[in-house]
Formats: sequence, structure tokens, C-alpha cells
Amino acid sequence: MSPQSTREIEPLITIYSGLSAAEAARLDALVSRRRLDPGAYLLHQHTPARSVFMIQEGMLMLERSSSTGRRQVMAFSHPGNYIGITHRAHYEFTVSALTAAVVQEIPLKPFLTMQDESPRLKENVRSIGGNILAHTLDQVFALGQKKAHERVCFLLRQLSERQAGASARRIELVMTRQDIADYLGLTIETVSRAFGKLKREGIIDIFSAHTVEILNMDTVEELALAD
Amino acid sequence: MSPQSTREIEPLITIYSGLSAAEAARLDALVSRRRLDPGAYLLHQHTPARSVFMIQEGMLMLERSSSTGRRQVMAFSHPGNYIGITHRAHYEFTVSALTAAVVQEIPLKPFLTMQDESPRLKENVRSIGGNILAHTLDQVFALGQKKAHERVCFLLRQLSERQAGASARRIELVMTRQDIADYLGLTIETVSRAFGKLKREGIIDIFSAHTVEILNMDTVEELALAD
DNA sequence: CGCCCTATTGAGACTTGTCAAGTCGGGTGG
DNA sequence: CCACCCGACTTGACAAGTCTCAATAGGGCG
Repeated sequence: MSPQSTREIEPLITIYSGLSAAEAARLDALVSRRRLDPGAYLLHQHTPARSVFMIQEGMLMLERSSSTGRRQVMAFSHPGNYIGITHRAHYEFTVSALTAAVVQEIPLKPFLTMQDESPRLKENVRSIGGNILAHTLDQVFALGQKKAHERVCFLLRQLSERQAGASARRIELVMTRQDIADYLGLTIETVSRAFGKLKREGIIDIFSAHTVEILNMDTVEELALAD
Repeated sequence: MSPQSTREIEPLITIYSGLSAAEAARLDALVSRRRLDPGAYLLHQHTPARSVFMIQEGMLMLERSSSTGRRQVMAFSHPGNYIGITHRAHYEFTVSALTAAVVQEIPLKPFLTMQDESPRLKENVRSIGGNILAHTLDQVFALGQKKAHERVCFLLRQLSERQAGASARRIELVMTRQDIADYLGLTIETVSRAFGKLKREGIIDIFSAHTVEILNMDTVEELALAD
């Protein structure tokens, strides 16, 4: 899939998509809910993967740190996103809550068993895994090919896309500049200057450090997809 | 999983791992072989995904191009690697042969059916998918956090790791400098200078543009993993 | 032997990182 | 209620890294 096509409106596949009422009920029986305070950790890199999670409310952040201390943010996760679906025996990254959040937890073992019995469920999981890989490939493309202000547009576009309906143009930046920098492979100063540049050029407006509005969506798109 | 852990010796999971003789035979019946000349395309981005491939001989390259012409190489694929396993309805990238190659082709539909009936096969596919995601996450980390010469070490380490047993220190660079540059998010000039720097520092030796030897594996490792 | 494609090397421009100073805003304590 | 404080963000000046453009070298093949 090309970087462009992320713009397709994905109807946000869930594991429930197309399941029978009976199957959905069985799945429901597995689910428990967990509430997270801002800053709280959901799980840690290298710990055994025992559950799959779906975000119900709030925003989470997936990150990876090297022994020498630098870190790479792998994703910002929204309601409807899944965590832990494609993993191996151990989690690939650390996950923490950027805001107060509620996640649904599904124990991995019965979830896998149920996949054996429901082709549709298995298919849904496969789709979600594909989406995660596609997202990661987009990120590789962005980090490999784009300049600072283009990477910022890449993020703005991702956030506006997934943000609840109405005013997708006004964006709440829940995360810190450091989080953004670590996501885009930049420094906070460069991120800050990139925002400044976009504002000077009239492409976005910055109300506060954590609220921006996209004035010219086409240009943002164009920069986000620029190679 | 941390960037470090890629160094674990993966016993190269295959879809056959742990299958019964009967299952293996059924799988064999699905497989056909396909020979590729150097430079030939195996499949194209955006075309419907109909098969899964395993490389038997040779080296392939996975790449993605944007409409504006720049491209990102997503991976160099060795014998034993799978292509198309985690995909969606359409292939995510274009795949071509860097050398003469032989691939095994498995039609997707019967392959998925068989997964429904063999939990072990499904588990193998899941593992392989996890490896692919892990590889991609490593790449994100490298592009986001590393300098040019560190990225080159990142590549050298990957190649030495997967290269047939004995002299993993001598590395054949089958691909062009442009391919390397597009994989690492650099220009060919910067790649060339990075090689030069590593050579001047006595970390590698360069016999020809396409043959290098790692003189100090520890340093290469260290640079490859540097954050 | 000569040609062509690829890779290397050099000089200068541009982008990003680093270090340091200054601003903004929310929260606390006087 | 206001002053202060602290963290987060912005801005500036400079250094370092990478890109661009251009010239040169090297290797394979006719």
C-alpha cells in the first residue's frame, strides 16, 4: 500500500466486525476493562505478552528505548486501536497513557483459541495486523524521506484523520513536544521551528502549544505525502 | 522487543516448523517454484495479493515509491524469508530480484484454508509476521535515531547475521549504493562517505564496492545499536 | 582499448542538532 | 489575589551533519 492510500477512510475494523451475535457474546465474556491515569503504564517492553488491548477512551503512546537512553515513539494510539495483536511472546514496546484512558483487555490464550474457531475473527485480526504494519511502513517512509516540516504534517494528518468527526481541522496535541520529536526522529527545537514555519506560511494556526488548527488541509496533505 | 534483541539467533522459523508429515505433504502440494532473473519483478505494489512467497535462493528487494518519485527500500530479503504473509488485500510494496533467484509460491486462498485446519501452521505464520514487524520497527528506530555511519553498520550487521554460516565477516553487497541509500534514508554520496569513514577507522575493509569485510565486529555492533 | 555505468571525492549550501537564553502558562504559597 | 516558581515551549546563534552539484576514478563488457 502506498503512503497515499492511508488517506482512505478506513471504517476502523474491530475484532467484532461481521461476527455473529453468539460469537460477539463469547468475545464479550473475555473482555475486562482497565482504567489508566495520565502517565500510567499499561505494559512494558520485554515482558511476556499475555493480553491484547483495545483502546476505548483516551490516547496511549507506544515507545521503544535503547539501553543508551534514546527512545523512539512508535505510535500514538486512539480509541479503536489495538495493541498487542501482532506480537511475539514478549511485548515489543512500552505503552503508557497520555491522557486518562480506558482500555479493554482480552487474555491472549482464550482469544487465540477463539480465533481457531471463528474464521471471521481470525480474518479481523489479520486485517488489524495488516493495518499496524501499514502504519509502521508509513512511518519508515516518513523518517527516511521527509524533512522536518513534512514530518510534522505527516503527524498532523494522522491525528486529524483519526480524530472524532466534526472539526478534524482543529487538533489537540495531547503529547509533549518531546514525544512528537521522538516520534518523528527530530529534536524538540526542530519540531518547534517546523511548527513556526508552518504557521508563518499560513498553513496552520497555533492557538496554544497543544492546540493547532489546519488552515490549508490540501497543503498539509501534500507535505505529509511529499517524498 | 528492543533493537538489541535482533541479535538473538533466530532459528529461522519456516511455515513447516513442527508440522506433521501429513501436514507438510499437504503444504508441499500447494507450492510451486518460480525462477527470477536479476532485476525481474516478483510483484507490484497495489496489485491484489494472491500468493505468499518464500525465498529459496538469491536476494530480493522490497520497495515502496511515492507518486513524486522518491522511493524507500523496506527490506532486503534472504533465503528463508517470507513475502506477503502479513499483507492486506493488496501488496504493500514492489518486490524485485537483486540476483538470480528462486522463490516458492503458495496461493493465498488454500494457504489460509489450511491455516484454519492446522493450529501449528497458523502459529508459524503468526511468528513470521511478528518477525517482519520487529524488523520494520528496528528500521524505524534506525532511521529515526541514527547517524549515517551507524545506519550503515545497522545494515552490515543485518547482512552478516543472515548470511550463510562460515565467514559472516566477509559481506557481499549485492545491491547498489542507491539501493542502500534508499534503504537507510540517505543519499548515495553520504553512504559512500560513511563507508569511507568506517574504513579509515579500521572498522571494516573494502575490497571492492560490493565486497566488504568486518574487521571489528564489536564496534559494528555497537554502532548499529547506538541510539 | 574504450565506453558506460557506478562509485568516490570535493566544495559549498542547506537542514538539523546543540547549547543557551528567554518566554509563556499553570499551580502554589504568601 | 498576586507573586513566584517550575516545567514546557520558543527563539537565537553557532556547530555538525547531510544534501546538492560537479568533477574524477574504477570496473565490467563489448
